[in-house]
Amino acid sequence: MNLINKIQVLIFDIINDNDFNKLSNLKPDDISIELSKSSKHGDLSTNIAMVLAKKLKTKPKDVALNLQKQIEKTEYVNHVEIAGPGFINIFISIEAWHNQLSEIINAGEDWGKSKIGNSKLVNVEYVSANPTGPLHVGHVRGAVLGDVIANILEFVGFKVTKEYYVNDAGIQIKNLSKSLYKRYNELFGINNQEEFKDFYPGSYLIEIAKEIKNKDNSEWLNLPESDWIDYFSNYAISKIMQIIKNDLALLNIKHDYFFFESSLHEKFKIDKVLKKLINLNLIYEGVIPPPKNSKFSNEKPEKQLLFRSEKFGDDIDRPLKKNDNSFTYFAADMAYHYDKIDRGYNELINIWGADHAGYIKRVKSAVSALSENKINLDVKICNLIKLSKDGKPFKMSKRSGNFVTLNQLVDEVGPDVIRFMMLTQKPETPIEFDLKKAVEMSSDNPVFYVQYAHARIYSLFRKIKDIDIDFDIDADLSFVKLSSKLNDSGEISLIKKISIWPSIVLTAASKNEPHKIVYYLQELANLFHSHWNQGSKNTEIRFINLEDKLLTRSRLLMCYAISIVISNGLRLIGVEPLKEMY
RNA sequence: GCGCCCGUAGCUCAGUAGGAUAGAGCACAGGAUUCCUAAUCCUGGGGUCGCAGGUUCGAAUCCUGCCGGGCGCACCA
Repeated sequence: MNLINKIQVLIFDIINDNDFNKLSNLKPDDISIELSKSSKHGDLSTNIAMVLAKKLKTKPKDVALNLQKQIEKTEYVNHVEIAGPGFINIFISIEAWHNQLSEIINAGEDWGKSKIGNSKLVNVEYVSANPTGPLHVGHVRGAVLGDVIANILEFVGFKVTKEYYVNDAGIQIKNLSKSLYKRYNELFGINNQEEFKDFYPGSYLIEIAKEIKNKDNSEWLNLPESDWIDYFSNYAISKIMQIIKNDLALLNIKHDYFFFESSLHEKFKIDKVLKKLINLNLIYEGVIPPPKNSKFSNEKPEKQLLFRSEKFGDDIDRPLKKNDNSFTYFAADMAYHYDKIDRGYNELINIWGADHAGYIKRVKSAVSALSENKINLDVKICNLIKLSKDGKPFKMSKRSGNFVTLNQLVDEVGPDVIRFMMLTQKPETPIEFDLKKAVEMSSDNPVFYVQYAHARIYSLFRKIKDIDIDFDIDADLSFVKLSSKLNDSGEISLIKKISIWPSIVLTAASKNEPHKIVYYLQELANLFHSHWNQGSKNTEIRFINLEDKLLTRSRLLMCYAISIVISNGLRLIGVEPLKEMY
């Protein structure tokens, strides 16, 4: 067990023994233990006394004093001080920190892993872009965010499915098919197709049309729409999904499962959902007011088939069928989420763009209704990427063909830069994005700062091969004894920092906030670079000291532990931990 | 009109289940390399945490109102 955990459990036990917990109902993980910001405040601090005092309506200092005595009895605690309004500052023995190093090295790739997820099934649905064209920069953020959330959840013990919902039904697919057919005709010099405003002008359709021409020649010319529409849409979808998969592969993203909207219609899943809703008495024929401030506001409302989403916290009940008696998109989406529930997931996570925020309540309502309040749906909204070109904002649109593709972007800067960049902001804040700037800035991207720290450590390992130091990171290092001289303040800061890595992972996982990992890695790299450079003035603290081999091996062991944490962190966010720069 | 998100240093942003002196990067000014990689480090200036109230030992963080920006409000997907 790691040190932070040990202390949480220790305090938790004391609280229970004192019956403090009767009113507060805490779990060990709820006890927040932080690295003290100043050495005056010891190594670790907790505000638990103040939290408890509030609930128990007693004085924080009394609670703190009570805890102090008992925490002090523990072997790895040197002493405990009460400060300010009731902070408990814990001073840890240096041996306890040294022990953490062994703990980290023994855990290796598993350092920070946990079983908190309890093998529960989680479905993370992300990207889910319409199969009408290649991915563009607007999709990148959600793609990276979803991927990393999934990685983190897996790391803390959930069984995760990475899923993509393919909207291969509806009007946009018809337009896609017609656009492709138009391109096909053009290849034969025919341009008598009537203009339609939702034409997809991207050049990728010309490529696909050429393929069809090579394969089938003029077979599809001069036929009524009903003869070719399905063939052309199916052809386009399968080709474009291949393009999308390739785009995602450039960012090292691979989904486990692709769910096709069309399968819902084919298997009459929507009717099944309606039946379920009828059984639950959640459907009725009714009238909802038209939206205000819209072109429909003056229309007379008609009776429609409605789902009682208001009962589950939505603002209004939602229609399931259109006037022509076909299903709404929402009806299909309900069926889709019902399918997820059916597949046995304990938790659902959807990653959406901010433009879909208004849709959250109704889908959450649907999941609550269909799972009978058993399954939680967490919708992560990531804000849009505000695009600019040469400093001027511009709007992208697939239909106008005016967009920067993901492909172009990866080509220019590489996957590591993009993945890191997409995570340096929490998802709710909009990112401003200028391709030109992004390319210029990519060489100062903070990802290199973190990778460099990792590479520097490996440069030490290369260096010592030429020196008479017995240290091989591929060998079993658990027997290496640590020198008690491993006590420089920079060293201790580093050891503390890597010791709290498991808590960082848990926080990131519990809130689905990958950017916490990114910020942590930058802080760790900063401590490391800083300590490294101290060595240029103070030769005593350099990692390699030919006079003292035990000390050198201890320091290398510490560096190895640091490299483990950096590499585990980078792996979670899908960035390569480099052993050498360039 | 209604709903959601955002407003913190010149710029881009962390910090928000209330906690100790509000942080980082970029930019700006200066400094460090006979030495384990200078893609690094060190020092410095820079803040009415949008505004105004409230809750309390304590508020950037919670509540209310307002201001400013974004997104959404269709039987479109």
